[in-house]
Amino acid sequence: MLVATWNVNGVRSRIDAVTAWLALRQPDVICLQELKVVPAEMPLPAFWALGYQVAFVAQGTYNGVAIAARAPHALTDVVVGGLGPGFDHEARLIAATVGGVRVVCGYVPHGQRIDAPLYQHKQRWLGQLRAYLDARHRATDPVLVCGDFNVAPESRDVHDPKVWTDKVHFHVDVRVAYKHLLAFGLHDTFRKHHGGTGLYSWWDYRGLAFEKDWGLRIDHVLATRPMAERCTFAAIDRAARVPAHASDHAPVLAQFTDLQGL
DNA sequence: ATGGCTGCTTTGAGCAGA
Repeated sequence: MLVATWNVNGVRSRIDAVTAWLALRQPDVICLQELKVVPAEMPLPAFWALGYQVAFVAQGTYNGVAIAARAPHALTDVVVGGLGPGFDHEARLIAATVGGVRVVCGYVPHGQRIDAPLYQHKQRWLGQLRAYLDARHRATDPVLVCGDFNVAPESRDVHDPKVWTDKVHFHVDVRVAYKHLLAFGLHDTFRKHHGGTGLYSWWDYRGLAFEKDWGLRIDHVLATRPMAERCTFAAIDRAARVPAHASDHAPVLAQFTDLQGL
Protein backbone atom coordinates (compact mmCIF):
# COMPACT_ATOMS: atom_id res chain seq x y z
CA MET A 1 0.00 0.00 0.00
CA LEU A 2 1.49 3.29 -1.15
CA VAL A 3 0.49 6.21 1.07
CA ALA A 4 1.09 9.89 0.35
CA THR A 5 0.55 13.17 2.14
CA TRP A 6 0.53 16.56 0.43
CA ASN A 7 -0.31 20.07 1.49
CA VAL A 8 -1.68 21.31 -1.84
CA ASN A 9 -2.21 24.96 -0.81
CA GLY A 10 -5.61 25.34 -2.47
CA VAL A 11 -7.20 22.29 -4.09
CA ARG A 12 -8.95 24.29 -6.82
CA SER A 13 -5.82 26.14 -7.78
CA ARG A 14 -3.85 22.89 -7.72
CA ILE A 15 -6.32 20.34 -9.07
CA ASP A 16 -4.53 19.76 -12.39
CA ALA A 17 -1.20 19.25 -10.60
CA VAL A 18 -2.85 16.91 -8.10
CA THR A 19 -4.57 14.73 -10.69
CA ALA A 20 -1.41 14.59 -12.83
CA TRP A 21 0.58 13.52 -9.79
CA LEU A 22 -1.99 10.89 -8.79
CA ALA A 23 -1.94 9.48 -12.32
CA LEU A 24 1.87 9.39 -12.23
CA ARG A 25 2.49 7.89 -8.78
CA GLN A 26 -0.82 6.11 -8.28
CA PRO A 27 -0.78 6.08 -4.49
CA ASP A 28 -3.40 3.85 -2.87
CA VAL A 29 -4.08 6.52 -0.27
CA ILE A 30 -3.44 10.25 -0.31
CA CYS A 31 -3.91 12.66 2.56
CA LEU A 32 -4.41 16.26 1.50
CA GLN A 33 -4.20 19.46 3.53
CA GLU A 34 -5.07 23.10 2.94
CA LEU A 35 -7.96 22.49 0.58
CA LYS A 36 -9.05 26.13 1.03
CA VAL A 37 -12.47 25.43 -0.44
CA VAL A 38 -16.10 25.44 0.64
CA PRO A 39 -17.49 21.89 0.63
CA ALA A 40 -19.75 22.51 -2.38
CA GLU A 41 -16.76 23.56 -4.49
CA MET A 42 -14.59 20.53 -3.70
CA PRO A 43 -13.58 19.10 -7.12
CA LEU A 44 -14.66 15.56 -6.35
CA PRO A 45 -15.24 14.41 -9.98
CA ALA A 46 -11.54 14.90 -10.75
CA PHE A 47 -10.72 12.35 -8.03
CA TRP A 48 -13.54 10.00 -8.98
CA ALA A 49 -12.33 9.97 -12.60
CA LEU A 50 -9.04 8.48 -11.37
CA GLY A 51 -10.81 5.88 -9.25
CA TYR A 52 -10.42 7.62 -5.90
CA GLN A 53 -13.08 7.70 -3.24
CA VAL A 54 -12.79 10.87 -1.15
CA ALA A 55 -13.63 11.78 2.43
CA PHE A 56 -13.06 15.40 3.35
CA VAL A 57 -13.92 18.23 5.68
CA ALA A 58 -13.64 21.80 4.46
CA GLN A 59 -14.64 25.30 5.46
CA GLY A 60 -13.53 27.67 2.71
CA THR A 61 -10.60 30.12 2.65
CA TYR A 62 -8.55 28.28 5.26
CA ASN A 63 -7.70 24.73 6.28
CA GLY A 64 -9.56 21.72 4.87
CA VAL A 65 -8.29 18.12 4.84
CA ALA A 66 -9.10 15.03 2.80
CA ILE A 67 -8.30 11.35 2.56
CA ALA A 68 -8.65 9.69 -0.84
CA ALA A 69 -8.33 5.96 -1.52
CA ARG A 70 -7.95 4.37 -4.93
CA ALA A 71 -10.18 1.47 -5.98
CA PRO A 72 -10.43 -1.33 -5.09
CA HIS A 73 -9.61 0.05 -1.66
CA ALA A 74 -12.63 1.18 0.30
CA LEU A 75 -12.70 4.15 2.64
CA THR A 76 -14.75 3.36 5.74
CA ASP A 77 -15.50 4.61 9.26
CA VAL A 78 -14.81 8.25 8.45
CA VAL A 79 -14.47 10.46 11.51
CA VAL A 80 -14.17 14.24 11.23
CA GLY A 81 -12.42 16.19 13.98
CA GLY A 82 -12.46 14.67 17.45
CA LEU A 83 -9.95 16.84 19.28
CA GLY A 84 -12.65 18.44 21.41
CA PRO A 85 -14.15 21.88 22.03
CA GLY A 86 -11.87 24.71 20.98
CA PHE A 87 -10.19 22.55 18.37
CA ASP A 88 -12.88 21.10 16.11
CA HIS A 89 -14.23 24.41 14.74
CA GLU A 90 -11.47 24.34 12.13
CA ALA A 91 -11.31 21.71 9.36
CA ARG A 92 -7.96 20.22 10.32
CA LEU A 93 -8.52 16.55 11.14
CA ILE A 94 -10.10 13.56 9.45
CA ALA A 95 -9.64 9.82 9.83
CA ALA A 96 -10.72 6.77 7.87
CA THR A 97 -9.94 3.08 7.58
CA VAL A 98 -8.36 1.75 4.37
CA GLY A 99 -7.40 -1.90 3.96
CA GLY A 100 -7.51 -2.49 7.70
CA VAL A 101 -5.25 0.49 8.38
CA ARG A 102 -6.48 3.48 10.34
CA VAL A 103 -5.35 6.61 8.49
CA VAL A 104 -5.41 9.93 10.33
CA CYS A 105 -4.89 13.06 8.24
CA GLY A 106 -4.04 16.27 10.10
CA TYR A 107 -3.17 19.86 9.39
CA VAL A 108 -1.48 21.16 12.51
CA PRO A 109 -1.96 24.90 13.13
CA HIS A 110 0.93 27.04 11.99
CA GLY A 111 1.22 29.09 15.19
CA GLN A 112 2.18 32.41 13.59
CA ARG A 113 4.93 33.52 16.00
CA ILE A 114 6.36 32.12 19.21
CA ASP A 115 4.95 35.07 21.20
CA ALA A 116 1.46 34.68 19.70
CA PRO A 117 -1.49 32.98 21.47
CA LEU A 118 -1.87 30.81 18.37
CA TYR A 119 1.52 29.28 19.13
CA GLN A 120 0.19 28.07 22.49
CA HIS A 121 -2.85 26.76 20.62
CA LYS A 122 -0.58 24.85 18.25
CA GLN A 123 1.11 23.10 21.17
CA ARG A 124 -2.23 22.26 22.78
CA TRP A 125 -3.47 20.98 19.39
CA LEU A 126 -0.59 18.51 19.28
CA GLY A 127 -1.41 17.52 22.87
CA GLN A 128 -5.06 16.94 21.93
CA LEU A 129 -3.96 14.78 19.00
CA ARG A 130 -1.94 12.65 21.41
CA ALA A 131 -5.02 12.33 23.64
CA TYR A 132 -7.11 11.48 20.57
CA LEU A 133 -4.77 8.57 19.79
CA ASP A 134 -4.67 7.44 23.42
CA ALA A 135 -8.47 7.32 23.53
CA ARG A 136 -8.95 5.39 20.28
CA HIS A 137 -5.92 3.27 19.54
CA ARG A 138 -3.07 1.22 20.88
CA ALA A 139 0.50 1.57 19.73
CA THR A 140 0.25 -2.03 18.46
CA ASP A 141 -2.66 -1.16 16.11
CA PRO A 142 -1.99 -0.47 12.43
CA VAL A 143 -2.27 3.33 12.47
CA LEU A 144 -0.80 6.04 10.25
CA VAL A 145 -0.81 9.71 11.20
CA CYS A 146 -0.08 11.76 8.10
CA GLY A 147 -0.06 15.41 7.31
CA ASP A 148 1.42 18.84 7.56
CA PHE A 149 2.66 18.97 11.14
CA ASN A 150 4.29 22.37 10.78
CA VAL A 151 7.10 20.94 12.89
CA ALA A 152 10.67 20.24 11.80
CA PRO A 153 11.64 17.60 14.37
CA GLU A 154 15.43 17.93 14.31
CA SER A 155 18.24 20.27 13.26
CA ARG A 156 18.89 18.17 10.18
CA ASP A 157 15.32 18.91 9.04
CA VAL A 158 16.03 22.66 8.83
CA HIS A 159 18.26 24.37 6.28
CA ASP A 160 19.59 26.83 8.85
CA PRO A 161 18.75 25.91 12.48
CA LYS A 162 20.01 29.27 13.78
CA VAL A 163 17.50 31.16 11.63
CA TRP A 164 14.62 28.89 12.72
CA THR A 165 15.34 28.50 16.44
CA ASP A 166 12.84 31.21 17.35
CA LYS A 167 10.28 30.28 14.70
CA VAL A 168 7.13 28.27 15.26
CA HIS A 169 8.33 25.28 13.21
CA PHE A 170 11.51 24.58 15.11
CA HIS A 171 11.26 26.34 18.48
CA VAL A 172 12.02 24.04 21.41
CA ASP A 173 8.49 24.07 22.87
CA VAL A 174 6.77 22.82 19.72
CA ARG A 175 9.42 20.16 19.21
CA VAL A 176 8.73 18.93 22.75
CA ALA A 177 4.99 18.81 21.99
CA TYR A 178 5.71 16.89 18.78
CA LYS A 179 7.98 14.47 20.64
CA HIS A 180 5.17 13.82 23.12
CA LEU A 181 2.86 12.99 20.21
CA LEU A 182 5.39 10.49 18.84
CA ALA A 183 5.75 8.97 22.31
CA PHE A 184 2.32 7.43 21.73
CA GLY A 185 4.31 4.97 19.66
CA LEU A 186 4.70 6.63 16.30
CA HIS A 187 7.73 6.35 14.05
CA ASP A 188 8.87 8.66 11.27
CA THR A 189 8.75 6.46 8.16
CA PHE A 190 10.94 8.85 6.19
CA ARG A 191 13.79 8.64 8.69
CA LYS A 192 13.63 4.83 8.62
CA HIS A 193 15.01 5.05 5.09
CA HIS A 194 16.89 8.35 4.90
CA GLY A 195 19.49 9.87 7.17
CA GLY A 196 21.33 13.10 6.67
CA THR A 197 20.53 16.71 6.06
CA GLY A 198 19.08 18.66 3.17
CA LEU A 199 15.87 16.63 2.83
CA TYR A 200 12.92 19.00 2.91
CA SER A 201 9.19 18.98 2.14
CA TRP A 202 8.52 22.74 2.13
CA TRP A 203 10.25 25.77 0.66
CA ASP A 204 9.09 29.40 0.97
CA TYR A 205 7.70 30.97 -2.17
CA ARG A 206 9.74 34.07 -1.43
CA GLY A 207 13.33 34.86 -2.16
CA LEU A 208 14.02 31.91 -4.48
CA ALA A 209 14.06 29.66 -1.42
CA PHE A 210 13.50 26.51 -3.49
CA GLU A 211 16.30 27.36 -5.88
CA LYS A 212 18.61 27.95 -2.90
CA ASP A 213 17.22 24.83 -1.20
CA TRP A 214 16.30 26.75 1.94
CA GLY A 215 13.64 24.32 3.14
CA LEU A 216 12.11 22.54 6.08
CA ARG A 217 10.92 18.97 6.53
CA ILE A 218 7.53 19.50 8.16
CA ASP A 219 5.26 16.99 6.35
CA HIS A 220 5.35 13.50 7.77
CA VAL A 221 3.97 9.97 7.51
CA LEU A 222 4.08 8.64 11.06
CA ALA A 223 3.41 4.97 11.74
CA THR A 224 2.85 2.71 14.71
CA ARG A 225 5.43 -0.04 15.07
CA PRO A 226 3.65 -2.79 13.12
CA MET A 227 3.24 -0.38 10.23
CA ALA A 228 6.75 1.08 10.50
CA GLU A 229 8.16 -2.45 10.41
CA ARG A 230 6.32 -3.00 7.14
CA CYS A 231 7.48 0.26 5.57
CA THR A 232 9.75 -0.68 2.68
CA PHE A 233 10.19 2.69 1.01
CA ALA A 234 9.79 6.38 1.75
CA ALA A 235 10.43 9.50 -0.29
CA ILE A 236 9.81 13.19 -0.73
CA ASP A 237 8.85 13.92 -4.33
CA ARG A 238 10.58 17.28 -4.69
CA ALA A 239 10.01 17.22 -8.45
CA ALA A 240 6.42 18.23 -7.69
CA ARG A 241 7.73 21.51 -6.23
CA VAL A 242 9.56 22.48 -9.44
CA PRO A 243 6.86 23.70 -11.87
CA ALA A 244 5.43 27.21 -11.89
CA HIS A 245 2.23 27.37 -9.80
CA ALA A 246 3.33 24.43 -7.66
CA SER A 247 2.31 24.12 -4.04
CA ASP A 248 5.01 25.28 -1.65
CA HIS A 249 4.97 21.73 -0.22
CA ALA A 250 6.18 18.56 -1.93
CA PRO A 251 4.31 15.26 -1.50
CA VAL A 252 5.73 12.74 0.96
CA LEU A 253 5.37 9.01 0.25
CA ALA A 254 5.62 5.77 2.22
CA GLN A 255 5.15 2.21 0.97
CA PHE A 256 3.88 -0.61 3.21
CA THR A 257 3.88 -4.32 2.44
CA ASP A 258 2.60 -7.55 3.98
CA LEU A 259 -0.40 -5.94 5.63
CA GLN A 260 -2.49 -9.12 5.55
CA GLY A 261 -3.18 -10.45 8.99
CA LEU A 262 -2.58 -7.21 10.83
C1' DA B 1 16.62 36.31 4.36
C1' DT B 2 11.61 37.76 6.16
C1' DG B 3 8.45 43.36 2.25
C1' DG B 4 10.44 41.17 -1.69
C1' DC B 5 5.25 34.93 -2.81
C1' DT B 6 0.84 32.79 -2.92
C1' DG B 7 -4.30 31.65 -2.51
C1' DC B 8 -8.24 33.44 -1.20
C1' DT B 9 -11.82 36.89 -0.58
C1' DT B 10 -19.94 38.51 -1.29
C1' DT B 11 -12.86 42.06 -5.54
C1' DG B 12 -9.08 43.99 -3.53
C1' DA B 13 -6.19 45.40 0.07
C1' DG B 14 -5.79 42.46 3.72
C1' DC B 15 -5.22 38.09 6.00
C1' DA B 16 -2.74 34.05 6.88
C1' DG B 17 0.43 30.87 5.57
C1' DA B 18 5.34 28.84 6.33
